[in-house]
Amino acid sequence: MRIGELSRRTGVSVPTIKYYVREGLLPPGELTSPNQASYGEAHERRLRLIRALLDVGGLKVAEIADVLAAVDDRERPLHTVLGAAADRLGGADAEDDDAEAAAARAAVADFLSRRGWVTYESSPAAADLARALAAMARLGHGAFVEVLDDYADAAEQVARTDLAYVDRQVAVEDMVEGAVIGTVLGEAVLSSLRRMAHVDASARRYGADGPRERKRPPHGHAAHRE
Amino acid sequence: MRIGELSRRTGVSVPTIKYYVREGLLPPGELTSPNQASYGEAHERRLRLIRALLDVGGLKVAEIADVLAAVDDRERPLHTVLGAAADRLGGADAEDDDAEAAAARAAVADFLSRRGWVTYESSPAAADLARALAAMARLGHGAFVEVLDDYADAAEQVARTDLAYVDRQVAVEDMVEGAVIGTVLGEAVLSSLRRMAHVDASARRYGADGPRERKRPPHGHAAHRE
DNA sequence: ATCTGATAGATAGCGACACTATCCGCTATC
DNA sequence: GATAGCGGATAGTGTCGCTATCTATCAGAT
Repeated sequence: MRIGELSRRTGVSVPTIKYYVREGLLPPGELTSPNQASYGEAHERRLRLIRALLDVGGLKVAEIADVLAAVDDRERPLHTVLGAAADRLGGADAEDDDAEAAAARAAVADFLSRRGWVTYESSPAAADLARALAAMARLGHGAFVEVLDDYADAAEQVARTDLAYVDRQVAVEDMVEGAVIGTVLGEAVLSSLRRMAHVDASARRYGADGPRERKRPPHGHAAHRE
Repeated sequence: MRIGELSRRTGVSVPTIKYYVREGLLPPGELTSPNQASYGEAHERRLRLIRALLDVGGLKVAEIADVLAAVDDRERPLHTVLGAAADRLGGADAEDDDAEAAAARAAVADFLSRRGWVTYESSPAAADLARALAAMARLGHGAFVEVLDDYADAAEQVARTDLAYVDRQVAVEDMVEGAVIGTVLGEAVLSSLRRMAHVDASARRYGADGPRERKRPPHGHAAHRE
């Protein structure tokens, strides 16, 4: 298959495919002559994975390169690949380091030891949790830590579900990719479900009338006020 | 309080505060003379909320303007404000519309009616769910729909927790803001917890040795390969 | 044999986004 | 009355994910 067909089959433009190759997300096609290369099904599959991680998972191009390098590393234990993927899902890196931040980190450390979770305390996920709790504390919602365990129960349930799902995979190479897909896309699934459950529960509780909120405008990014 | 003190107390630079005012995120200070304005505690609180929605929630500036306009609208029923906030949390808008997308939308519609969730089928959350499921199907993980109900159970549990938490709020104006905070920051909390639970469960199952993954580099966005 | 259209590879540019820098004339305060 | 800070405005910056354009070159139809 040449690049044009790869483009047609995946809906990704030819210049974009070239860009992904340049950025190391996609291996180059096999050169059959100085300016002709052929691409196989692996390329097609990889390209779809890239688009999923990008569009649905919200990962950055450089992060996808990291994750895919981990996926392709045959030496690597499965659970560290999963960690590599999970570590790319959080927010920004820097944040001011005030009293709330320190208290939140302490709360997270306490929570982790209480739960007995096997996790390194300085992992990006733990840092994200601390950042979120610190932000809540700054907004007068320090009491949110009290519901952490309810959240954690739900998180554990989802993690068990995911693991069982990944275990279905027969081949090990499918397991690695499946774990990444489950980690990243599962996040999007859970997030959308939570939002819908939220709206459902809130509508039942506070208002019986249908939604008043306008659907998103046809195309543009929301620039209106409502 | 003048703008300099507001800046010092929140850690947001003066030009950035001015930028937020220009973009309609923050009401302007009350002018005491043609070029002096005074800011109050409400401004400080609002500014912290803006930073939380931006840094932790990952909302865009224009989206935050929408959400805050909804929060400030006294006429608006609480649950529609919550919907407005939830609707800003998803992914992009456009996507190619192939067979997988259609099947995913049908699966979502089926799922919603089965669950009996009060939600409009064309809501951004439902669209996000359909997009995630379509991406999974394209990657050969169409079977993921089979675990949707497990995910939904967890989502419902979280939604119940959130609602109970918001209900603690005594004043109604605090409820509105609390609901937004809970919706947006709760997402970050749940996401980080899921990632940690994931790593924990996977480490217990597949590898007993500690994490091999390097922590994030001190500052830069991940540009390394590992 | 030649013409058309696709291809590899390289470089430069674009649009969205969240700021950031600079300037102006004014003002509070020491 | 000097100096630091202020409100308001405009232009510029850095990052990100592409996109446009260019130069050869090559495959396949005519």
